[in-house]
Amino acid sequence: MRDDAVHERKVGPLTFRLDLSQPLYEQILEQMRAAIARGELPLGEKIPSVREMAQALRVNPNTVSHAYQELERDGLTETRRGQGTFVTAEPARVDQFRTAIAEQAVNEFVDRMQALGFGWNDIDRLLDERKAKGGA
Amino acid sequence: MRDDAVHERKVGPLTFRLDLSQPLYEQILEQMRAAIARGELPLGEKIPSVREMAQALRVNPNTVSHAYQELERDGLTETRRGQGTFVTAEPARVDQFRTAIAEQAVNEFVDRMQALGFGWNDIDRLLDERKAKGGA
DNA sequence: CGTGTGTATTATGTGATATAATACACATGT
DNA sequence: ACATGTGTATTATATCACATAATACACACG
Repeated sequence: MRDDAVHERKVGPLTFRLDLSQPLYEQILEQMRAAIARGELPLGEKIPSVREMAQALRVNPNTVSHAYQELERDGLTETRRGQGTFVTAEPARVDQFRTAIAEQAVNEFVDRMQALGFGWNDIDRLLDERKAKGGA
Repeated sequence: MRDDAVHERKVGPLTFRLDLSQPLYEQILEQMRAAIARGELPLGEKIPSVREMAQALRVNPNTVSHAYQELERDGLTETRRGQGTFVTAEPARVDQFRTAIAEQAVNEFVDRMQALGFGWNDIDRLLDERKAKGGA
């Protein structure tokens, strides 16, 4: 288990977990994507400003901006100069995005397991074990 | 889909896929781990020498050495000066290692899916879809 | 006009990664 | 003894991604 000084910080309705095992902007990006995918940030919602987010996360504004620009490239948000960044992806689009991410996660997971020599039976078994232990 | 010039090179019985999306030594390390986990390199087997591997993969010997040292830290191999690097982990130990990696993969996968708001039903469904499409 | 937006620019610093060129320590076979 | 093949260590260099800092700019709104 890697701990590496995990920082948990809240900004508005969101909670971010940051550590040093990955680029900061990627962690912010991924957690923003997940928040939108979950529907936690609905259509039209204004997400925290770059400077506000930067201050809350104790991070440089440039770093937050980097993440936000990737969000826009994803087609999830839209930027309006002088106003802020808003979620503009419609629910159907968001769900499509969410599914795409999920399928990629599935593929990476299955490929990884098969590289270790596990078949479907083993995968199902290990998942059941996790199901028995873990939450949700 | 990321292509990024994937190089596939063979060395002895093994085949390596290298690209530039990750550190080279990590890719070598992970694929060596998988080969051992699969039982493709049995107990006592001498793995290719640092220089041989470096030449085959078109990579600096230091890079290969880095990967090999991590393998030894994993307790999978043992180094004998003047002789080479050998697989010294017994089958039971290898299997324990394989399971540990697999469980970590499962945990990361499940956590990621749950972060996207998917429950067990969704996970099972997406896995079934992949099962229908993909190989093995 | 003042304030709050996102963005751009320039500079600096750090760390991981990879390469190159050598040299060393050790085992083995001849 | 020697040559050869092992892993390893050292030193140097180079590159790149990442993050920060300090400013400045363009725009919207009240």
